[in-house]
Amino acid sequence: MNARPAAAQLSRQIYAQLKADISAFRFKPGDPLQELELAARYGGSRTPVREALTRLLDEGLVVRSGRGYAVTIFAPEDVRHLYEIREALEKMAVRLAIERASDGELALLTAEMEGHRPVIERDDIAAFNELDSAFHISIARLSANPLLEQEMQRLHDKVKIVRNRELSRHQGSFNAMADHRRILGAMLRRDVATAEAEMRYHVRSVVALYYGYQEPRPLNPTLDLPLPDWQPPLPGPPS
Amino acid sequence: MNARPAAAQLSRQIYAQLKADISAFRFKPGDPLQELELAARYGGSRTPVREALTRLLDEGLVVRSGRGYAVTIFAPEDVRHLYEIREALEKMAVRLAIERASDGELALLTAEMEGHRPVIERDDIAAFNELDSAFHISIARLSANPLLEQEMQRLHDKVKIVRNRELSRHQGSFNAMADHRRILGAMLRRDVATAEAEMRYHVRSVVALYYGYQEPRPLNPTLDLPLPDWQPPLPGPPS
DNA sequence: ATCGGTATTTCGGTATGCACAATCGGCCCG
DNA sequence: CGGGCCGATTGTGCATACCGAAATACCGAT
Repeated sequence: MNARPAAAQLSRQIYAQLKADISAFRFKPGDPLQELELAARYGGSRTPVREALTRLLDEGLVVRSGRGYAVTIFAPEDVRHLYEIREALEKMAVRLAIERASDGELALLTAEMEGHRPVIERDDIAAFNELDSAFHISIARLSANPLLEQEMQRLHDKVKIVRNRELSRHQGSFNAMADHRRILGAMLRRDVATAEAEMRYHVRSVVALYYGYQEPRPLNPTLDLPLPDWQPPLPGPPS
Repeated sequence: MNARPAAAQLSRQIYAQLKADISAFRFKPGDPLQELELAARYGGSRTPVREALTRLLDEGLVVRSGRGYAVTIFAPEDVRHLYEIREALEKMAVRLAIERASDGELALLTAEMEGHRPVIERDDIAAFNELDSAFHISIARLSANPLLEQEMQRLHDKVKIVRNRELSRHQGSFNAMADHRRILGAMLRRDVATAEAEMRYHVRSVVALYYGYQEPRPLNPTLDLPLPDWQPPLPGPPS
């Protein structure tokens, strides 16, 4: 039961597991996290659990709550702050991706996005939540900036938590995929300005949805993408 | 020697101290960091030192080196990656600061910047290195986004390390202060586009300096700032 | 029954001990 | 003389014990 390869390190395992459990809402925002309880849950002593908690604390997924720890609750203010950072980083990511990604890489990204379609159609909100973040992280990967990709990853660890609450209506997923298509279309045309604008709109849409106030409006006219023209089916009447 | 107020926590103290020692180059990039040695240095056991190292590792100031730890060495590639993120965040910060800071707050920022002048004139590179980062963090504070301010803080923890090496010539400080004046001028005029452009130029200048290749050129014509017109003294001949 | 004070329990912060992995040096063999 | 094997050393990973503080529960007095 000891550490040999750095990958199989218990503290890293616990860190990854705990983060996954938080992202997947097996721990919900506000849930208390006790060292001993987590140690029992994941099998280990308090030491590696503490290390995991320290990291999660540093990354903002966990906060101090009284004498203990708890899963972070994102207030509307926090969401706005988070998404301002997100807007900055996503715009940079898409710009760099356009400048550096090969046509082949963009084709793979297109395929990835098309893979979201069946998930949306089967109304698997949780799965699409993951895929949505994965899509944005893929763009960051194409920016050929590992640090940016890492920051994007951490950002989306929080984004996934936030999105879960207010995005339980499918419309969110449909809108998101439509946004993704426009972003990708601009990327394929190597149109940095439009891609940045679309990304900005995409990010701000979520905040608008979350806050409830209206968003300026989309942006540019050109929507003739070299993509199979698929439109989201009409959303059913609100049940 | 035990924990009562959360602020006086030994592990936090050690974290802050170690980070300060790294930022101030009392530990240089590449220096090995041993748990026991650090425990002796800061007075404590390995446990709180481990916690501090875990956080620094997560933040990228420390890396694993073989079986141990070492202060991160930033390769030219890393610097480019770091500064791409910096460009994105600094532009967002200056934009939000313009939108949200009061005239009084901008006046305080002006005063802060003017305080840099004597430091530059007395050639205190290390001190200006700190003040330069502090200036940018002040802008982030005016963005009224605590998360962005925190990210800026972490970014500059790394920036300070990077800057130390290639910026040992004063010209860097002079140029930096001139850049700061132009950024601040645009902020006082509430000119978002120019401020972002100046910030972008400022950030890219450092990368250019670091990499050695030329930078596009400054940007806009308007340089009539409502600031005391002070020009950096002619730098002495390269000794 | 309620309030206040105290005892108890709980939980995190720190120190320490043990085990294992990696590294480096020396020694033996080719 | 050089290279590979092996052991001692070093330093981290994990577990556990101890301490003190804070929350809680209990109990007695009013």
